[in-house]
Amino acid sequence: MAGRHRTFDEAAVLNQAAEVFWQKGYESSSTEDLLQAMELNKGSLYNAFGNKKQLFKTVVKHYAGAIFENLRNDIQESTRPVSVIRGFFQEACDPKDISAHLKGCFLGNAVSELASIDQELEQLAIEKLATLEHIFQEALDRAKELGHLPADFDTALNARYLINIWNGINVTRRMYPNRQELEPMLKMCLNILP
Amino acid sequence: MAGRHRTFDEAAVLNQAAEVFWQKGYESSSTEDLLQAMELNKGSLYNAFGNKKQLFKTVVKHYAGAIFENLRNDIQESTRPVSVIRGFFQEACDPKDISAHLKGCFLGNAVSELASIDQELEQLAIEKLATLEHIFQEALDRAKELGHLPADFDTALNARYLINIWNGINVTRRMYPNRQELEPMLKMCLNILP
DNA sequence: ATTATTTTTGACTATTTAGTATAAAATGGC
DNA sequence: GCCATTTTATACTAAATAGTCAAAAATAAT
Repeated sequence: MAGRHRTFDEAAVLNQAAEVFWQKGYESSSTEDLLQAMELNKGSLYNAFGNKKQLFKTVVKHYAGAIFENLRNDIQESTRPVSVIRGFFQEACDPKDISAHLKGCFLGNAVSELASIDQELEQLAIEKLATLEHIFQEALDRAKELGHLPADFDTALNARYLINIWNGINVTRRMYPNRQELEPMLKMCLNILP
Repeated sequence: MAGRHRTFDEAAVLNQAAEVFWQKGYESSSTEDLLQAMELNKGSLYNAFGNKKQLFKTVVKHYAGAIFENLRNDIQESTRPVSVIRGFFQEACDPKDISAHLKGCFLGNAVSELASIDQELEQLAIEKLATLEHIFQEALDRAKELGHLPADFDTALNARYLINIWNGINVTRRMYPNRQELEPMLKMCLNILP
C-alpha cells in the first residue's frame, strides 16, 4: 500500500461538515461553505468523500453514531433511565450552547427539508430518527425492568409519543428560544413518566 | 388609472406558488419552478410580486390567512370546539390528500429551513405558527365557556402543548406516513382533552 | 384618436453552483 | 534510488441561478 498519507483528521472534518449541514441544511450548504469549514481543497474532498450527497450520508451516519452511542451508554450505566430521558429533553429546552436552539435537530431538519428533494437522504434521516425512538423504548424497557414503570406500561407507544414530542420541540424551540416559555409545556409533556 | 389589466388571477397564482414552496421549500424552489407552476412570464412575476423573497412573504400570508380563517370559522360555528381541534389533528394523521403527508406543515417546514438562512422569513413563519397556537387557545377558551373543560383548565399552557404536538406530527408523519402508526400516538397526545 | 400608463413577453446578464482535470507533492515497496 | 500509487492543489467547465431590460400589447382618461 504505497501512496501519500491523508493530512487531515477524518472525524474532525466530518464534525466541521456536520456543523455546516446542521446550520444551513443540505441544499443551502455550498461546496464552498463545506470546503472552508473543513479546511480542505476541492480535490481532497471529492477524492475522500465522493460528492456532496455521499458526504452528507457519511456525515449523518457519523453524527448519529456518536450521539446515539453516548445516549445508549448513559441509559445503560444509569440506575434511573427515566432521568436520562428527562435530561435529554431538558437539554433541548435549555441548551448549554444557545446556537442549538437555532439549529434545531439535525435529523428532524433533514427530514423536513429533504422529503420532496431526495428520497434516499430523507430515508436515511428517517431511519436515524427511528433509531432514536428505539433508544427511548430501550430506556423505557429498562425502567420497567427496574420497577420504575408499571407492568402494563406500553413502551412502544410511549416511545413513539416521545419521538413526536422531540420532533415538536425542535420547531417549538425556534418559536420560543428560552427556557421559561418551554419548560412548563415540556413538564406537561413528560407527565406520562414517573 | 390607465394601463393594461392583469390577465392572471392573483389568488390562483399564489396558490400555485404555495404548492411549489410547500413541496420543495424556499431555497430549492427555483424561479423557473415557480414560473412554470404559476404559468407566468418572468417579467409578470417580478412586476407583480417584486422578487422571490417578497413572493414568499405574500404566499405565506395568503396561505395562512385562508387556513386560519376557515379554522376560526369552524370553531366559532361549532357547539363542540374541542371536536374541531380533534378533527384538525385527525386530518394530519389521515389526510384525504396523501401528498400532504410528504409536504408536512408549510409553516413548520419554513421555520426549520429558514432559521439560519433568512431571519425575516423565519420570523414570519414563526408568527403564523404562533397565530395557530392562539387559535387553539381561542378554541379551548370557548370550550371552557361552554362548560366542556374544567374551570381551572390552563388554556395557554394547553395551547402551547398542542402547537408542540402539531409541530411534532408534521415530522413524525413523514416517518410513519399511515394512519395505523400515528393514530394511537395521537390519541394518547389528545388524552388531555375531554 | 391620442397619449400616458400598465402588463406581458422573451432575450439577456452576472454570479454561483457542483463537479472535473491535470499536474505536483508525498510515500511505501522493491 | 526508483517506481507505482495516493493525496493535494488549483485552474477550469457546464449548467443553473436570481434578477434586469427594452420593446410590444393593452387599456383608460382626455
